[in-house]
Amino acid sequence: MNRIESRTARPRWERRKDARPSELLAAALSLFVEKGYAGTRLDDVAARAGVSKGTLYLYFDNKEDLFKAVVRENISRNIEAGREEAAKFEGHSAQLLRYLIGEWFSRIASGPASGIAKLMIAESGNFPEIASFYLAEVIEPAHALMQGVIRRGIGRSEFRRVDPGLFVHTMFAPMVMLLLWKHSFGPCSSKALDPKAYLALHIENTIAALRPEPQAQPKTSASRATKRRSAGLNRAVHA
Amino acid sequence: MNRIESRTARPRWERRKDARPSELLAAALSLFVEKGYAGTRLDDVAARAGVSKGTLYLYFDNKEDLFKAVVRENISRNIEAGREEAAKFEGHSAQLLRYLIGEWFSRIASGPASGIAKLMIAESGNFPEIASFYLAEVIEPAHALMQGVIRRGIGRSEFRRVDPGLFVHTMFAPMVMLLLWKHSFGPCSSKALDPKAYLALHIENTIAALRPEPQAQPKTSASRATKRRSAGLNRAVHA
Amino acid sequence: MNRIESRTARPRWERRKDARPSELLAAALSLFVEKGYAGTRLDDVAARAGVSKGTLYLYFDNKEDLFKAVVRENISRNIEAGREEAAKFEGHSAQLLRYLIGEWFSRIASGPASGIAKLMIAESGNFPEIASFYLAEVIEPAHALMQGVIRRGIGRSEFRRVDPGLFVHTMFAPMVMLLLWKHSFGPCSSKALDPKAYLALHIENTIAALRPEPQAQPKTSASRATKRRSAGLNRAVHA
Amino acid sequence: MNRIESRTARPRWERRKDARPSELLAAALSLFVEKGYAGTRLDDVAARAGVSKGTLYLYFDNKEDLFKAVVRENISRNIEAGREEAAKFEGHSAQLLRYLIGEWFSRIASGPASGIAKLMIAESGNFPEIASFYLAEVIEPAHALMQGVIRRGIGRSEFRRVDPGLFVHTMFAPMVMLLLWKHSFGPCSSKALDPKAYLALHIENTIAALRPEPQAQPKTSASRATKRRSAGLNRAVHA
DNA sequence: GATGAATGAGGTTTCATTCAT
DNA sequence: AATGAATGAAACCTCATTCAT
Repeated sequence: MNRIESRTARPRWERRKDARPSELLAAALSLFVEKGYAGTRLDDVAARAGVSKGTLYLYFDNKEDLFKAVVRENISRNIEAGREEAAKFEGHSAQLLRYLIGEWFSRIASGPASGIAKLMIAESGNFPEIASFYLAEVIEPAHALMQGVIRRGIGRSEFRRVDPGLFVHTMFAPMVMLLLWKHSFGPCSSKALDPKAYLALHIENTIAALRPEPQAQPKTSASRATKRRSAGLNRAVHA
Repeated sequence: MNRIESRTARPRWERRKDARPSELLAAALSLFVEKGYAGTRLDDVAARAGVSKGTLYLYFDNKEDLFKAVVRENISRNIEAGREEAAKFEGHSAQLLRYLIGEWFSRIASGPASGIAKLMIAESGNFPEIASFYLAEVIEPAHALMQGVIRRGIGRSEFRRVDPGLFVHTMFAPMVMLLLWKHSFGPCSSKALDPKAYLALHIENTIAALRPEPQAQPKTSASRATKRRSAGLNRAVHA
Repeated sequence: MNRIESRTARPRWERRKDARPSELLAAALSLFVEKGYAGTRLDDVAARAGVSKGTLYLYFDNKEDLFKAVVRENISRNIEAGREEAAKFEGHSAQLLRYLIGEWFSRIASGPASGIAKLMIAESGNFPEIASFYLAEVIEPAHALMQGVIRRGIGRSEFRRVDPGLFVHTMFAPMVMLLLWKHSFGPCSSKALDPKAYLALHIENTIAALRPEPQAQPKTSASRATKRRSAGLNRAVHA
Repeated sequence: MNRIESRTARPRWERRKDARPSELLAAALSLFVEKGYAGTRLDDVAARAGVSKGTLYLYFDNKEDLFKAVVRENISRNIEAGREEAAKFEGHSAQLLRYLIGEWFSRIASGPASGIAKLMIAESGNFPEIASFYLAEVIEPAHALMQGVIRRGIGRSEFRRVDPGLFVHTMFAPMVMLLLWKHSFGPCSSKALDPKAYLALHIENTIAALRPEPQAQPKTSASRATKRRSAGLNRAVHA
């Protein structure tokens, strides 16, 4: 709806100076991710980009404008691509899921944009509008895409019945945490976390959790437990 | 006794040297979580605690000292309690897992300490020593505890064989993300995320992912997929 | 003149609270001397005196009041005594001079008041009124006393004719410098300065400089040189 | 040339990166001398130099760095010049002494560096390292130079035998006091002290004190008195 | 277009001073 | 009389922003 509109009407977050030097944005991204918005000095951004401080102001009105540009620049434009490929996909939904996570990993998680997640989480309190923008432009489309896959799997009886909204949340969590870990405790930790093994396990877990229930379930069946838990999570175990 | 008295006959300002620090720490925690370290002004911390700016310096040497105290104060000391209860537990490992997550939810995720995770992730780059400290004092013990539970389940043939280190990582991710969401996009999002339903689904998924493999596995077996994936995650689907 | 008046009319710098605890004044003196006025914290004064900070305000209105009290307290009250003894003295003026310097040494230079000179010189710019007060109450009476001795010596032909005002200036300088050295570079210097030997040499020099000219003087006579020098000090040597 | 031009056609603000530091140091010197280190506000330094507060920090890391630079900048580098001229000098040692004091007066005592002495004495307690540095770089070389002159005079039988170390101390005292007086009580005093007359008298006194003893000495001979005095300075007169 | 010296608002921090106890 | 927690003005210092070159 208004996404089409916003593309014709030149939204206010896409201002003049189309030729934003990518060195500036890259330097700003890495510093924002490293130190946070307030902790990043424009001096350092300029230095890391190899220009003078004043040059920044040729391309960005101010620090906040730079910040918004960094977020905009690093917003995944290929969710749409994912949606199209998902629409054309014909195989088993588990395979589609694998494919999409693999694409996410190679296009986002491996590159510099991987830090955006940490940045947005850290600064959401200070920039609610940008957080809302990111939510609307990135998170919700990504969730919608994945929910579609889940629904497809359920519809084709490849997955068991789950709440797609909730399930996608739990499914994205380890992926996002991989990004966060990389930019937070990862560098501090002595035990390296192998991203590919981690993701592979996550995919395996996810598919296991989606596997249609065979026939009869034992008494501690997860699906029944879920209902109980929702009713009183923290007292359930005493029951 | 005189606590009732002091509550009725309250003087213009009340001298409470012993109560001050925790009030200050609570105010500081909420602001640090909200705005980040650099974005938090000591003026605001003091105001939120209802004291003047100078009072902060009666209890903390400087902003960094306050920050460290906030982290230290909110470091969960009850991981040890969890370990002890886990050692005594006699039932099914899935039940133990449910119990521990339930305790985590009621003791940590529901309270103000839930913001510490976001804080640590956001500021790890600015305070590597504190990040290391947190890693050693919180994350690693928590992982060790949960790895013990996984090993217990495997040993008792209640869980299938998984890499406990990796598995615990994927298992904690949705829990941590719940905290992060609460303090980042949650307030922006129109669709509320029900923490209990979310956690219940996560528990269910986790237990499903740990369920021992019945007998024979189909060709798309998860365990075999893992190996393939590690070798070439992002091209796997094209194979 | 007005000095008599100021003693009857209770001058404004001698206010209430006669029982100024000497520990406070002693602590304040030592810290003012050590760190200067602005560099001295009332916390430290109180701590050195072994009382709480608030106690200071029972005896002094504020920091400046404390400072004034310190100066007042340490103003030598025995210049008058010196004047009286000088008036009664009957021997050689050189002997009188020796006696007075000896008294100065034992009464002032050896005790804690020795730091006042440094304090007054350092803070004269910040407290011109106190500097003027000190000038009028200490420096000028001391100079007047010594000028009297010089005049007595000249009158009795025990000393050669010199400008008493100027001469007393040059005569006091090494004495004051002894105090300053003690509280400045002395503690830093590896080569200790023996105050008694120093003063003894100074007395000797002074008396030598005052010795009446015997009969004829060589061409480089000091008295003729003086006149020349006054006319053009810094070019004299090229003549 | 363009200095005239720049004085007539002055732009709103003039870019002079190379001139700034010395202007700032001059402003800082005068204020430090006037008010002491702690009493000097960087705002005032900036204002006196005609720049903004922040500009100071383009050239000096902090207040202490500025202070050190002020001291370093004003450390007389021409003691070496004095030493060389003294080595070449061929006349009477008294004449050499006159010459050196004359040079000191014109090069140091007359200029703004005259305030450094007061500054160092006042702040030695707060900056022991700088005091030691000043002692080693200024005071000791100056004393060594003058001791050389004294020894030369003694060696050539132009001066009587004195302890050069002690004598130089007493000799410098009136010179330093001249600087101190100029920056402390001088401005308060109604009776102006004529520096040239004062110094001329000091030179005269010094040379008189160094004059070789003719033949026989009277009983009150200064050299014998010295010994007595050292033994018991303050009781000497009663003997 | 690019620079970097200069600025000054705004933050952290200190410390003289107050006041209920 | 004595205390010491609390205050807030004022200092130091930072850094986003401007602007003459």
